[in-house]
Amino acid sequence: MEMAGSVVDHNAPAVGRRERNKQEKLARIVSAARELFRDRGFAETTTQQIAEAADIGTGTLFLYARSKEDLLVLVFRDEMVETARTAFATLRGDEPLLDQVMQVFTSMMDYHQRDTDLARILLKEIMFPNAIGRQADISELLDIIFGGLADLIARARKDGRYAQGANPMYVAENLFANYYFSLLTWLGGRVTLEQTAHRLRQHLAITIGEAA
Amino acid sequence: MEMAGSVVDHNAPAVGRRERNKQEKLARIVSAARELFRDRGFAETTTQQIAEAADIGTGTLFLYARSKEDLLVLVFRDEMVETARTAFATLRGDEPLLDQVMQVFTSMMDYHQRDTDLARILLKEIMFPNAIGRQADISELLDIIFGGLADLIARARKDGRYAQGANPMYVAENLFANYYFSLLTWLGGRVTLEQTAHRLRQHLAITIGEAA
DNA sequence: CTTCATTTCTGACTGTAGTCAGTTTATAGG
DNA sequence: CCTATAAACTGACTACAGTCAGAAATGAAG
Repeated sequence: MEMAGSVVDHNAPAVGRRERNKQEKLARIVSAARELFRDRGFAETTTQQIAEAADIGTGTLFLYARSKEDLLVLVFRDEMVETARTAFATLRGDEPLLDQVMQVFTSMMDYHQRDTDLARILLKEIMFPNAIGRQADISELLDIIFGGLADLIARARKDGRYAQGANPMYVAENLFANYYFSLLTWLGGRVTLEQTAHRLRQHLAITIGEAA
Repeated sequence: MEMAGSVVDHNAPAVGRRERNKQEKLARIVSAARELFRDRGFAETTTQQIAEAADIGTGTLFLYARSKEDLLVLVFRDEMVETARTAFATLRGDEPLLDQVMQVFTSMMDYHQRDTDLARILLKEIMFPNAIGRQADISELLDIIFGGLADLIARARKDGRYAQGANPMYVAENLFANYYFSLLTWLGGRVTLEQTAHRLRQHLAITIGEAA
């Protein structure tokens, strides 16, 4: 017998076999779903296939995600959060506000570029959670984006790189609204990513109040 | 025998029994679906019930709408078009641009206020048509809104009520993006219509570049 | 009227998301 | 160890959107 047990107990005292099993199952589910969604697409993947790949019963899947759509969000939420964080973190501090905001948004669009079909459904579900109550939680992602934008705005104003006097949070929301709208038209087909990015810049310039 | 036939032939020469039957069926479908959706809600209404109420076979329904969601759009599209038209038509010409735009958007939100559950699904489907190709056609509605807004902007600029120099179409899109985002947060729950309208005004003011 | 081709309709059928009554597994108390 | 309670799991089942092979209706041509 080794002493590892007591160390583990100290780090996570309330975690028994039950909790560990749940975490492992969740990991298997997310992993299986990610692979299948990426490989075959959302509509073409059945919840049965996911359950089988994760080696659980059909019903068990819905203890971890309320619906197939929730599952999609569950799978890609963390990647999106990471993308947003990185986008803000890699920003230089002294550029024009418009350039900074565009860098953030294009980073996030580049991420979605990988699989626009999944992005489409993901974006739909993120903003229209079908269960009005609890859902795969998205608030973290929105907090990062709104907070990050508001922060950029506040700092730009301090540095004299932005002259408008409006509430930074309102400006952040306005910018995001334009970003989201651009995503819609992009993922709706018809226009390329480059066209979308160019047009988004025009929109953001209007909000920020400077030349594009 | 009366001469009515020739008159009808002049007004609609290519319309035979076949076309008339189709129009009547479509009317019955839309009418039945509207009543059921309003009465019981979208999720609680089955396509079987709609088909039965419209006195057609199950399969026939999907010759007129590709999906249940398409049917919802088909049913309420005309009302929304009418709401948008009226909103623009009843505007006075000499008010500040911000007030005019707010009047248009609040009119449309008042319409959705009647049934926010339907509005939720409707808004989702309008911007995320699930068939990438053809769908219940929404372009008329968007044309009215974008065209109307761009027109307001151009006229306000002519009258000296709006000083910014940006492309009116881009400004119109920016305003609409903010309106759509407001709808999302409103229909997502948590906030009242009044709160949403107030916040929307702040957002629009930033875009237009004037005090709220 | 009688073909014949074309359009429209139909409902039995299929595939799948999501449920739930019953079962298994984990934990706590003795 | 044993027992009791609760939590987690399961897969047969249900309900429903959407399909499709065949039937019916329409119109055209003779």
